[in-house]
Amino acid sequence: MRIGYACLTVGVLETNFKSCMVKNSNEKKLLEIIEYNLKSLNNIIDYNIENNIKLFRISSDLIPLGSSSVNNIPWWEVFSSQISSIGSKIREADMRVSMHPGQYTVLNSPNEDVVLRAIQDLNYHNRILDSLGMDRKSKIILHIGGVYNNKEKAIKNFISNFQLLAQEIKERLVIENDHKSYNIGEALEIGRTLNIPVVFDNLHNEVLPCDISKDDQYWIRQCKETWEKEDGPQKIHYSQQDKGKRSGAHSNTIEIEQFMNFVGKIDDNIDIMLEVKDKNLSAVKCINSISKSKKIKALEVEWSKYKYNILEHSHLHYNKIREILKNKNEYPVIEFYKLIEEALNIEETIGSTVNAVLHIWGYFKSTATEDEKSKFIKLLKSYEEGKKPKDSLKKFLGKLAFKYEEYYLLNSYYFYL
DNA sequence: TGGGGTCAAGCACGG
DNA sequence: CCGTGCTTGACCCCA
Repeated sequence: MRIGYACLTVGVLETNFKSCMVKNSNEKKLLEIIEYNLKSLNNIIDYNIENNIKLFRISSDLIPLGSSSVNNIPWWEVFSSQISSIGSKIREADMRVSMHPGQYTVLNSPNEDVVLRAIQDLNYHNRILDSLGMDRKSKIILHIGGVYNNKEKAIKNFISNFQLLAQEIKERLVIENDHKSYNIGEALEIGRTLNIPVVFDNLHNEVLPCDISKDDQYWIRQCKETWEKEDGPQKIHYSQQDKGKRSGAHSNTIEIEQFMNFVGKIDDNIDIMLEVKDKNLSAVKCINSISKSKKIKALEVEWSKYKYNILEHSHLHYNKIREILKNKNEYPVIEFYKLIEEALNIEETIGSTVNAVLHIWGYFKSTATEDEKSKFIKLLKSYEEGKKPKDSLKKFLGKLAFKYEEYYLLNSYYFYL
């Protein structure tokens, strides 16, 4: 079982992507952004390897305006050495990468131009995976598209337009149920017809069920049959509902107890792509939680990254977690993450925020310049008086962390959660 | 016509 | 000049 996350990281340095608007684009700018983004991807892959993350979705924004004719740079040739070196790392690590065009890539549209652009977009995605040297187990996951007042016809359109794709793209393509138009039963029907795999998305199925008498495990078993040996292990998407938001909205983090309950009921030979706001943080959480061999060291590393966030929310939880990490022979992973989740759900107070801020300030108070000291005191005072938001204080500290190269802080989640 | 989804770019403001 | 906060872009379907 591999567990992974999509596209972006939280709290990992130099892994962001740049983009550019059509009206400002030129060759020089595009080349700069491509080079920058490839470096970021390289750093993400390094991070994944260090953290034993073996499943990852590559962002469609890797190449700016990648499927548009505005960008006619043969980037796969210009940057072939950078790309193939990233590809080698991925293969050596036995990492599985995939891609997922968004809701605007619509293969079954009655509008010919839209279909043409969808094909171009799929070519673009395929080119990335190809130039990385990935085999057909690296999938491109696509939604089925629109309904156009006639679902039967729309499905037929999807099936016939699929035939317009190049063979290697047909071999990579995977379809997924969505939360608006096509439920898992319909996705399965199309998948069986075209003989392509189907990804089951649990939250989409919750929002747009096919048959409420069937549980997730049933649909996962059904989808399993669409995955052939050459496609690699079955993949599913897993996410949890953000309770404060509209139905279908992804939660900030994967609640570990709910996840363990889910994972306990499914086959071990399944790859799970998490769709969640805190990205790699939840991936690491889930990987640590299903690990059978992990040592407490893994939790200590996690603790070093979370601790100032926990302090910011709840001193009580801060102490509790320190307590459960004392016994070096145990591995209280679920309890650990439950306490983290609980603490982060507690609304921070001005007092608890200031407490954490002062801990962070401790890194700088002897080295900061007089200017920085007075600015800090001023900022802290206006925060306490409710005149400035917490973020401006944290941003200021973040800049100091950069300037004074406090990597312990920069690699923690304090500035990102 | 605007919502839906997402992030970073771009812009307009304030000090 | 800086930092902050709001709007726009890129994409298409659907009510």
